[in-house]
Amino acid sequence: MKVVNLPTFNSVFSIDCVIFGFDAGELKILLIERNEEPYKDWLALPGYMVEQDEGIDEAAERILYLLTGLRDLPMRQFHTFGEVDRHPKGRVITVGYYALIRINGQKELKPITPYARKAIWHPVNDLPQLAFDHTEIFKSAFSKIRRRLNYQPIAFDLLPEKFTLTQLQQLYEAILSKKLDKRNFRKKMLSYGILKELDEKQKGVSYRAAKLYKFDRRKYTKIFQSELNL
Amino acid sequence: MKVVNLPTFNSVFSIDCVIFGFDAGELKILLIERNEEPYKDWLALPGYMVEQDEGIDEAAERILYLLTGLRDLPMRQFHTFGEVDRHPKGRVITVGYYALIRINGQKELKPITPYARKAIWHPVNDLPQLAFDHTEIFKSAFSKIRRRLNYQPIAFDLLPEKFTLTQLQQLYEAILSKKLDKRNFRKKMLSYGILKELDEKQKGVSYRAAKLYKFDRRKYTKIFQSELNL
DNA sequence: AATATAAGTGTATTTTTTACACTATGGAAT
DNA sequence: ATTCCATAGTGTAAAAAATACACTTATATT
Repeated sequence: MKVVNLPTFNSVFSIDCVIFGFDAGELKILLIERNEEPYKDWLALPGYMVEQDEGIDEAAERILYLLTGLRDLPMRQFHTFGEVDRHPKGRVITVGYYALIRINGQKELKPITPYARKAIWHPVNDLPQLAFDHTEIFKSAFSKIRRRLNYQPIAFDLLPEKFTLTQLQQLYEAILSKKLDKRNFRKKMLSYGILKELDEKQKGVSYRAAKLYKFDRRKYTKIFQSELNL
Repeated sequence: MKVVNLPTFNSVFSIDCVIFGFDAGELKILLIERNEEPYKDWLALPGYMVEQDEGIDEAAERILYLLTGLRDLPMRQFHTFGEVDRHPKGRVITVGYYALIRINGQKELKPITPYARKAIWHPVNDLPQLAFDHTEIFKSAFSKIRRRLNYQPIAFDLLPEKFTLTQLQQLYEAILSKKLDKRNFRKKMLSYGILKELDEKQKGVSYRAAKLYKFDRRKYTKIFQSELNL
């Protein structure tokens, strides 16, 4: 595409991704160790510049893949950060995307470009200082999913395919940072009608094994898509 | 600020504003008549390019002022549109902002730049085709405020300083596109405790005059800010 | 057989939401 | 002054949703 009649700025769009995962009862996000200036050796959100000829949604997918090796995650935009001084080397406006994924279901983390030395899962409760304004971007994403969880059960993507209700509750508690009542939680989750009870139980635990459930994505979509488009 | 070490693209950020107003029982938005190619003479959302040295929130204020003469509106970002082909002349990523304002409390609409021939209020229920992807941007903003209205009483900024409960209800009905029950609506609104009943009544109507109310912004902030930052 | 650990379950209470129809008021018309 | 018209203003019962709360059951380990 030719650019005509528009001013050319020294301007760059970028994408930053906040990828949430859940493991060992802890909520985590995906960080990269930067291998380039500025902020070389710092931890940062996976993020990079948008190419001239790609839409921002595609860019988000490509960038996440290049930096972490993860593909095809359902990412959603949550906010755009456009302070003049947010990047020390120039004017960079960045669009924040988030996704919720299953840590163990994924292939190993392996950056494709040398721009990231490695990618790691890091507990959200113990984040170090991040490069750029990435701490702020993370907080914004976290606040977004917390608010959303209050009216939509969006947490299933973080769990293994088969999970117990207790695991689900622990996940909710991790996101909302508060204790929930076991009986009320179960009642409510089951009332949505989006869980399939399996004929199978948890294995390898030294106490009463819990029933396993599966998330019924079809029913979920039917129930919640109307609210989305409202 | 010097730009160092970052690629220079023929890339532009812009801002588009969806400004909602309410008048004569109808929800309206602010449009401009474009005076420049592309889409010369079309109706469009007030929008323009972000300068190199201004943050996007400031840019939104400046741009709205230049195109419509309105200042100091509390605008909020809602989504960023980054399809490659959304602008016929080049790659332009635009950040959408919205605001809810009082139509009659405002000074007259008067574009400061010749880029807009004039600015007008247009009913949302009868929008013509808009320039660029502005119809889509409008829909996205509308859907945002509708969803938000369901859990936060954000509509007061659209009403005159003193208003009746019926006016408030009509506004809700216009935004949500559905009829509400009068008694339940009043009960709920008053229960928030953010309305001050005045010792004053509606004037100039040929039927029983309704009590006037004022919005109590201090109480509103106290109640709803915690939910925002949650 | 005893122990330890978490799974699983029901009810009563409170709060919130919904459905629903008549009387009161004030200006306009006669 | 009386009537008419249009909207203001009001309460209650029923249903649904949210909350608070404690014991029994199942399984693996000792």
